[in-house]
Amino acid sequence: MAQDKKLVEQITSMDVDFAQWYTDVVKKAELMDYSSVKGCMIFRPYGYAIWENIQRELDARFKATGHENVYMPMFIPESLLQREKDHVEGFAPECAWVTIGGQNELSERLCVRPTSETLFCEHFKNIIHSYRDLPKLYNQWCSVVRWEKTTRPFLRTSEFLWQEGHTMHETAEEAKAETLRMLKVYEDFYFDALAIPAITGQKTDKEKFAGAEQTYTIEPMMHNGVALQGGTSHYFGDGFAKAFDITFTDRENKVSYPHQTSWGVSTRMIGAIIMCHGDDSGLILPPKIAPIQAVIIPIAQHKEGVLEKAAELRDRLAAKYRVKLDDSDQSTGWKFSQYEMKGVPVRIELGPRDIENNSCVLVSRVTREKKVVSLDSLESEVDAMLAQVHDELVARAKKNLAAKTHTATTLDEFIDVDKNQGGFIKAMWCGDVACEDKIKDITGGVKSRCIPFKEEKLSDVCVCCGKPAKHMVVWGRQY
RNA sequence: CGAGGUGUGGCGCAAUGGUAGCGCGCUUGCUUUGGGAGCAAGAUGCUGCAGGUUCAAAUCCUGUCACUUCGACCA
Repeated sequence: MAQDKKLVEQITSMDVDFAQWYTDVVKKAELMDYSSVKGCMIFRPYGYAIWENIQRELDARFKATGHENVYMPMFIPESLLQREKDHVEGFAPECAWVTIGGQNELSERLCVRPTSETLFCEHFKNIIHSYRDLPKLYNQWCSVVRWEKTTRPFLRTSEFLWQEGHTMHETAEEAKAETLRMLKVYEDFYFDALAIPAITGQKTDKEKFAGAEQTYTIEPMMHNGVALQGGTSHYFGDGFAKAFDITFTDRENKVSYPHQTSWGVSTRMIGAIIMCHGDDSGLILPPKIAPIQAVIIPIAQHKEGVLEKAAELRDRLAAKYRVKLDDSDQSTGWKFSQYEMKGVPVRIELGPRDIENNSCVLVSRVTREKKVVSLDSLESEVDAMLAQVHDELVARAKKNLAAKTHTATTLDEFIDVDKNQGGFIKAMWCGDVACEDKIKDITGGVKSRCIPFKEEKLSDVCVCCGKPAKHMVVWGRQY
């Protein structure tokens, strides 16, 4: 116990204050730093490396589904932003504007992109003329700016890094299929790469994207039961196409409007990783995106042969893993704690005793279990432990999701569950936005997360108004 | 955007009108090294910023900026 206490002295316990725990972890793991620009953060090397790994994994999945990367300008002329009415109403309140270029006031002010639908549309108008030009499957990696009033590292910042996919299709069916396909790509990525199980489904009209006909979402749950909108995929129909006058000649030689989608995930995912997997000792990174998958800690490194052997191990493992040898003169205990805070999945201890026995010690970040293994079978043992860490993270997250998902059939029950248990609440809904407003009002913040793809019939009537229910909705509080 | 709180070395804090200090961290050296090591010697401050009151301001007053808590807002 005394030992445990020592380990965590720099990180606030998540049970004591989850928000403070989050901030502590983000700082101690050296993911980011604050900058002098309000609401903007600095990605430090370790934090940026996580993003690079996420990018590489996701980008491969986008390419595998036929998408190409492009890059659009970061400025949007005001007149362009205003073409689509719902869209501009949704984003105008949080736009940053450039009004001066060099020494002169601009004749038209430029919005720093909060999202790039309008820019893509302007371009699509120029390049889409025939059904032969479709589909257009584009993606862009960039940063966007939204002037948020309350910011938190990774979860909500004024500028954030993301990818935005923008596609154009001949038919509504094809576009709808694309919308769902990309949500599935996100879902698989969350599960396979981030070890995060999540609920997927459709947003209600109240919560959907400004200008979209339908918005689909992936909603992972954080360790404390709070939801995070983890990614969205939108079906636009031909609304933007009409607003931007994008037409093509179809197979029947008629002028048609193409059907459009967009989809995005952001560096907010890093926040999800932290809050889904972390513990009181700090971060725990899923092996597939961990910048360091295994760290080698030499024991008694001043003794002859230790560092040489450790370097040999590093070179050997580097062929297969992202591996680091810490041969700094920090104490051994300090190193142990340091890499636990940084969430390195596997620690490899190598000391004089091990070298004598042709072995080393593997330690799992999740369980802290120590395992003495022969150097002859090191790769297979590391493989096994990395896989084990991934599986344990998935199992833990699944368990948490199940344990913190509740049902309610009456409003009183709903309020009681929210107040005393928190987490996700499954409840029936009549389809009326008035009930969403009322629930948000009465609970002080609970909103519909989504209408899940996997609906259940909990009762015949809306949990709020008692009128016939149309859907089951997953409700919850969010970051 | 509304109400509260906080700004002092890199970080955490002390100093309630009278010469700015402590812990951690940092630097150097030696001893250590299987769970955040020990000893010794060092370095680091226009007290967030701008005004004002006073013989004298980290301290009191005004403004401003930033951070933070709770609300509102947040595809």
